[in-house]
Amino acid sequence: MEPEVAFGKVLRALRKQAGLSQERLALDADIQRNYVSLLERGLNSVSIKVLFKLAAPLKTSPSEMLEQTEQLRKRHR
Amino acid sequence: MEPEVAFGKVLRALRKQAGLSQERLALDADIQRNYVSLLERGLNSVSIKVLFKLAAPLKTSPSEMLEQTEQLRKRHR
DNA sequence: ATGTAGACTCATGTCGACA
DNA sequence: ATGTCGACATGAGTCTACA
Repeated sequence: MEPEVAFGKVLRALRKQAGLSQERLALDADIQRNYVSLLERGLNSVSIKVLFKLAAPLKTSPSEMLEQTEQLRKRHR
Repeated sequence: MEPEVAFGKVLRALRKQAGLSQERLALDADIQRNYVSLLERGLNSVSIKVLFKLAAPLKTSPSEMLEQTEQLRKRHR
């Protein structure tokens, strides 16, 4: 499982846990709304710049997001 | 301090700890040698695709690399 | 062994609109 | 509220070469 796909699933899960819509998250992270959609579906490989933008509104950290991404990949192999 | 700059410093530190040259790391991570140079100097914002490639040869994990990046930023603000 | 440069490809990320 | 599309610009990442 490619990192982008695993990351997308983690992103979606974290967003829902935070009770945010894609729209709300995009606003808070200062990125495009449809770009959140692309990321969640694993179609783009996020840069650390955007990763750091996303973490705060999700009330988590970039490292925690990647930690979960790694775990998901392990489970899925 | 921007995330790319902090990440660059962490990358360089981890590479030296692993006893690798930029050249060796690039070969093992299957990326360009001068791109490692760009990353270490904080001139580019690495994607998670490359981040996952770098972690293994450095004998660490992507999340650990970002954890250290976050710590460095905190210390520097 | 590293920094830098130019020229290049193609993916990332933006913006507006519509189902 | 989300997926998708098209057009766009910017930036990531490659490759070769030289100080």
